[in-house]
Amino acid sequence: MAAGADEQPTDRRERPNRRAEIVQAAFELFSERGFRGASLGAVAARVGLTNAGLLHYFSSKEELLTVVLAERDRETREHAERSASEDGSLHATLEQLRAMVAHNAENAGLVQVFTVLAAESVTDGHPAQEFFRGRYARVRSNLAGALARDPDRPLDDDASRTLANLVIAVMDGLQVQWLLAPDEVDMEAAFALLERLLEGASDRSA
Amino acid sequence: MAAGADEQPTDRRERPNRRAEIVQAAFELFSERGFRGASLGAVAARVGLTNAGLLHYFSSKEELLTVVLAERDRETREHAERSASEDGSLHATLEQLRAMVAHNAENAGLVQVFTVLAAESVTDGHPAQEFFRGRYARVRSNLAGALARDPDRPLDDDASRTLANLVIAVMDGLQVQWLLAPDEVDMEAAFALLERLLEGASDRSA
DNA sequence: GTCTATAGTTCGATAGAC
DNA sequence: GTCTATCGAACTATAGAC
Repeated sequence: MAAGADEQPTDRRERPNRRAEIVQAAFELFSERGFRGASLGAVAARVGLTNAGLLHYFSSKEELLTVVLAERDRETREHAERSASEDGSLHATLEQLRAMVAHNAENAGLVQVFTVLAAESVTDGHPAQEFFRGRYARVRSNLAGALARDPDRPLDDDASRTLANLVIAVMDGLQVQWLLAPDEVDMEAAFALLERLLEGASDRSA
Repeated sequence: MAAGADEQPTDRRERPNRRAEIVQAAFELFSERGFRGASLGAVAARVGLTNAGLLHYFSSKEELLTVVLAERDRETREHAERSASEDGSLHATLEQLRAMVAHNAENAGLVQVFTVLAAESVTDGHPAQEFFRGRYARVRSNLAGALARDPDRPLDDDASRTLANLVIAVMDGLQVQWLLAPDEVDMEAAFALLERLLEGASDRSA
């Protein structure tokens, strides 16, 4: 489930440019306008194609969304899951997450596409609903597992799950505030405050 | 700014039903589908009107959104700002917020309309963008003020603002997770964990 | 591989009858 | 106060020429 997922044989390399360009443009437009707010024609125009020209590469708008999400999710996963799995101290896990927060603070487009689409996905019949359900389930489970394995401060399952939900909520919630008011919200500072609270708590009994 | 805001003279009572019904239906549909995903016709149908019939009461879809947001914001504010302002201890403020979290956990529609529209509002040219910017600015400022005034543990401006951003982020971030997986996310439990972390920290030096 | 043309919807909003 | 009718625009997707 977490192993390599390069399914396509080799024809990816035959015409790599167009598909990649389209996915990049779709990423940008879904970020700027959401899925329902971005039109296929706008994506096509951004890569110098017509509506019909784009549909030569992707059979529907929904398929394009699927590819965009899978692509960006893969990159994010490589950037995060790799390291967070093995070295299981609470401190190390939080430091890795803080690095991700810092990285996000320099990539507004990436933050926005996930923030906008995740919230949009809770609406009726949204095509990304299963994607985000699965994504959160996976992230929650991974983080809870890492927290439970902390050698300095083992947590039972329930506590580690609650803590994982809390940490994820902080990251997501900061993003909305930051996207609306980047000058008033310092995501990394707020996350660092959470870290201090958690490491302070682990020094004590509770 | 917080005082009574009943501007309309008396003609509100002449035809109260229709407008209120429409606002209620619009609230539901914006919650279920977002602003861009919900059509005027769908709102109209829900109250037994046609598209044109609805536009007799609201001159545009955007005006309808404005009214829905103002109405719900007023209710939320009455439920929250009233109490959070005076009794300034950290503990009391957090307890009030936790009560709000518990209240939200029983009102999925209310949570969803704000979660979906807030995220949607970060997209280009969204009509609710200024509303949410203002709303967050106000909530941040109120909460930071309350935290700074805590008699047991005064915070400087910077620390109280960062803490306010963190607390708000927790509430918002939990909502997205909860809307997608209500059985796996206990918003009140996660918020209570944050409370324990904060009150633990206030016992120590930091 | 990309286009034009267009089918088939859906939408927001207006005009005007009743 | 609510309707029918309709306009004009935008949208997804298909068919078929080049």
